[in-house]
Amino acid sequence: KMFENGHKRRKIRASKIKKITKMLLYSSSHDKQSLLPTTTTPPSIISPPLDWVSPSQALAQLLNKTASNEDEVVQSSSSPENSLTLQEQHTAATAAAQCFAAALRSTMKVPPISLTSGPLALPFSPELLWRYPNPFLPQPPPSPLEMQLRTQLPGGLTCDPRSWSREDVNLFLRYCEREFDLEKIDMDKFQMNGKALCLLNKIDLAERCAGAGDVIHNILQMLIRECAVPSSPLTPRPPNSLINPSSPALPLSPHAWPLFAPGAGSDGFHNLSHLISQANSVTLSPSPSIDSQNSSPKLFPPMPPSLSGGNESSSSVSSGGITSIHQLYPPRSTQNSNSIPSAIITNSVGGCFNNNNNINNSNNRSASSSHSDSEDSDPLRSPSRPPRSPKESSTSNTPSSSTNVTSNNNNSKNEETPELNTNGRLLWDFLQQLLNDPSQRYTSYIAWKNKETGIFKIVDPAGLAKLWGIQKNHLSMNYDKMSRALRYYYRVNILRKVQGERHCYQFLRNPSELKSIKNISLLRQQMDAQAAAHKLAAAQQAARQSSLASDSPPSGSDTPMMDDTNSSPPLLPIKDEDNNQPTDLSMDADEKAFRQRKEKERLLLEKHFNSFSNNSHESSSSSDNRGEDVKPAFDFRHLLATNNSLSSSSPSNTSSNHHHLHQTQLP
DNA sequence: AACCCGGAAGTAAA
DNA sequence: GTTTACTTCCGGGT
Repeated sequence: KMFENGHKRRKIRASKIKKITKMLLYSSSHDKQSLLPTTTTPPSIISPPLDWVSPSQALAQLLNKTASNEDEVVQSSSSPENSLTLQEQHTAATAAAQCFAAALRSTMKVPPISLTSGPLALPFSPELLWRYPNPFLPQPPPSPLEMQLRTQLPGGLTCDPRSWSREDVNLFLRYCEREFDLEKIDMDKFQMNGKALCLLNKIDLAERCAGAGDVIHNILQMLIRECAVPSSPLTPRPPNSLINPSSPALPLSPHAWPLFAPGAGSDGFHNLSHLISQANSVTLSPSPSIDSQNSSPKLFPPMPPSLSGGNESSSSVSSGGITSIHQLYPPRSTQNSNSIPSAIITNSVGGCFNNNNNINNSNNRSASSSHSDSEDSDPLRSPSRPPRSPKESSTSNTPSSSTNVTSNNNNSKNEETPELNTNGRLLWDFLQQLLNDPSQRYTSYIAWKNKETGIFKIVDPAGLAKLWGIQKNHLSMNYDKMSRALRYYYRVNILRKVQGERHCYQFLRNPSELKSIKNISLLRQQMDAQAAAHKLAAAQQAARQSSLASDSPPSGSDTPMMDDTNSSPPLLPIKDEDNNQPTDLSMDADEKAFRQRKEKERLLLEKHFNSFSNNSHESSSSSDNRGEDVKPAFDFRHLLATNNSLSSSSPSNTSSNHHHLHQTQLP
């Protein structure tokens, strides 16, 4: 394709060279004897049509060219400034050759690329690496949850469950019951000592206590494993130390850890997710989380965001993670040390764990847990919560953690709720979380301009993009790429551009809606189909009119109506209200009609979702929206919980919202 | 120069 | 193997 377009693109760019290199490497590694077409002469790059015999030969020729007849290589470049310098080309080619040679030597599919002899200059702190599975790290630090468990066991209980007496077992079960909001456990069925308890498998436990067996089993496994691990929980090895001693490790309190833990599974580290059992296993917290963002802030009232920074203690572990990111993208606006922009990043899921997490801080914990129950459960999970140490969560992911103490328990229903919980894995969710950070730590990256209407501004495009890149582990992310992703949201009406204002976008759907849309692409397909139909209709209409034109002046057609539905422009709230029209500057009648149509559909869809989800309750946003009131109600309050918790954020509201979500999911 | 737009192709996960 | 939700590139417009 590139070659085909050669006539159009005359500039030899670094990216092209890269592509070619990639292509060559790919073909070589696949060793398919694939021969590049000898017939088609690539117009550029390698000027004299070299006979592409095999990738290796081609490369060899390329090298020869660059070395001997460099002029030809650059030949087609019309704008020197955009083209590679001879030196660069040569370097690139040489590098490619090295890779290639390496690939040939070893049958490796992925040739080791070592272009530079020295250490690679990473654009980010090496500490970041520790967020991702690193084969070089001897062993991941123990999961926070485990540590918590270990340290939080009711007094008298030794860490090895196998050594517990019958009373100890009772004590432990009671503890679990309380701590994880498990269903009532019938102690009569557990008249045994620790050893016996440990011998029970999941099924056995489930038989004895339906709702909690899973959780108990996981906890036990965790404890057992913990016992096997000599290392002191309190001083988990800071990952960074392993990697980059130079980086200043921020002191972190072990407490920080917990918050994330389980979350690990979630997003930020999808890579690790496999370590965690999926759905079923997942959450410690009472309910499976439904949606990420929801507020849960209240849950963690006690822990001020700052905590990470503040508390120090030994465990640098968590800090390690945090710090790194933090260092990279310190929340400027915010004051506190809390590092963590990443919080969002990772956290999410963590929510589930929250309860546990908090364990450390008993204070908090109690609050949280209790409260969790009261609410529909969701709260906990809410990712939003403690932004604290996102990374930590990652860390947590240690396999062990995976144990997942599942907690489905609470609600049996949820069981394995498929993760609706995107936890920041999806861009819109990520943005929402940053925007709704209870402590407003990311306002220097992104902030609401008008929360009610969903309009926000990206204050620091580059910084935000970097955060997003970290979140997705695409370290080369930049605003250009991220904004492309945002643009994809236009067509599904999740976002739209606020015209005329740089870096300003508007959410067209509130979070709960988004959450309830299980599959965006489905939505897109619908919209596309409808759009196509409309377009067709519009075209027909236009044709009709044109035919009529002779008789009567065109005119009125500005807003062509569709056949099936009389579009009533007024339907579109958003449109009316603002001046910010959907991005398009130039819209002809057709397009206008089309847009209106689309909007209308959007509304219908919303309605649909709403009705789908709310059984009855007055539900917040959606119902509001419906009102004639023009503005769509973007109610993100539930996401904010913490902040306002004091004042306005009506808990009830929040809870209802959760409820609502919950129901939605069930079906 | 920095955005913004959207097509096209690629990709890691699910 | 397919789908999803981007990611990466890019030419073109504002």
